[in-house]
Amino acid sequence: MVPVLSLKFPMKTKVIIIDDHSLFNDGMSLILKESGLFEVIEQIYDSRQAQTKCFSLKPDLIVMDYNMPYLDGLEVVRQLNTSGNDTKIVIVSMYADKKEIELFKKEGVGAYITKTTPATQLIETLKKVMEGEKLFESKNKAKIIIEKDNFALKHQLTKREMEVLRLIKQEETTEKIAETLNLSFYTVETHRKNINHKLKFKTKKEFYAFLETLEE
Amino acid sequence: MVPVLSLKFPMKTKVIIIDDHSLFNDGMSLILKESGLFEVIEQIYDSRQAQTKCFSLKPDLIVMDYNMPYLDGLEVVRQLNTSGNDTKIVIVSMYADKKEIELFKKEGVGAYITKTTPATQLIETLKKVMEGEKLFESKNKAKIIIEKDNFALKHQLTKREMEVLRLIKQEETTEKIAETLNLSFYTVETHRKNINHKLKFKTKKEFYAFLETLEE
DNA sequence: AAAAAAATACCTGCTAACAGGTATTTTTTT
DNA sequence: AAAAAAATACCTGTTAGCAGGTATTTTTTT
Repeated sequence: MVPVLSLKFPMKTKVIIIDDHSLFNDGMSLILKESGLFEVIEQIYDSRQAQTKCFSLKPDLIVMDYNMPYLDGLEVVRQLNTSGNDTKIVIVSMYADKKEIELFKKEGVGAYITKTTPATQLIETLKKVMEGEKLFESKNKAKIIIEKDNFALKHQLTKREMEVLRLIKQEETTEKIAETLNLSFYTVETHRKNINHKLKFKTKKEFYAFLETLEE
Repeated sequence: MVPVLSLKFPMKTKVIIIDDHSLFNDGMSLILKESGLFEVIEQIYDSRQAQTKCFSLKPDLIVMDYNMPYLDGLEVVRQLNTSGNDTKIVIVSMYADKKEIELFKKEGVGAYITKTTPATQLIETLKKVMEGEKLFESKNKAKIIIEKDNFALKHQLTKREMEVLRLIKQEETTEKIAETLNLSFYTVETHRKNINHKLKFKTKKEFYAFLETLEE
């Protein structure tokens, strides 16, 4: 007796992967295929193609990077505007930035996970999202704090200096940082000055590249 | 007649992958396995374990990320000090920073590629490295130039504007750019202004992230 | 030859960042 | 309790970037 098709070949979830890092994109594709649950119907390396391709291919699930040139993950999500259909979106990011996560939540995406997630856990997350669950990383705070402290130690930055640095990363001006921390403008300037003296970056590029490596 | 073992099961290259991003690490592992040429004997997610594990497992090849917490790729390379044995090292980085590449060259690593490399090309690179070749991203300028031109078209940037943009990336001030291009300070400012109007970045972070995607 | 696009140049005024100070208070360590 | 480290605050002056203009010349396209 031959089993019915639907049992032997259960419907696989149709996935589109969007990531400019080809290696990651290709690796992700293999991870999903290997699970046996997903069928990667398209790999997009340039987020500007997302809208057209997603419209024509109608995937069940989109697994997308956050940091991409031209159009970042958030912009793509807004462009896709999946509110009409039931395409699920999962964001895979390098960072667990609270504010960013909030923005994605508001856009109604299914999950936000970091690239430090193991493959097995990713599959679990995707399964849950396909079942309608919403998952947002917030628990692995401990790890991030350890990394941060380690960094602070390395560069002899104080707690307050690290706080200021994080706010600088979040595009805050000295004035706004002062407001946020309830400090005088001058105090924040002093902290900035001391940070600069300790880190001694030669160029702004270097500084901004460094900021990228900071969590939160 | 049974073929000799070495033909049916040619010796696979023993690889250790070092990357704190589990998803990338796991994906890379699948890419290497799928090629049939490599055997992933260990996946390291915390670079601080690299020294001990590489010493005991003696891999033929190490595929390693550059940006990692605690110990970055360069520090690990220096720690491993593979000059004594013939373990090859390939660095996979997010950025193609010339200065960084130079540092790795000096340390004698086999290749430095970016995460935008497709999986097929990665395998080719690894094969070549195992044959003793050294590969450092710089020749695939053609591709990058095409991307750039494409980019210029999409954003309607003129040739001159692209030239100015490249110099901005190189940390030049408006004044120096003017000198370099033999233009008036005001002219360069006008170009900058027009670039800004065309690209309309919301934040400096965005702008610097974008600059990273541009090649010299 | 005319029109459009690109490149050139100048001017004003504002703002944020930053360098180089000084100085007091609070917290932590010895 | 004393010393050291961290956090607080203020002041001056410079500079680069940028927004908002105007305007001429050169090159390219139609």
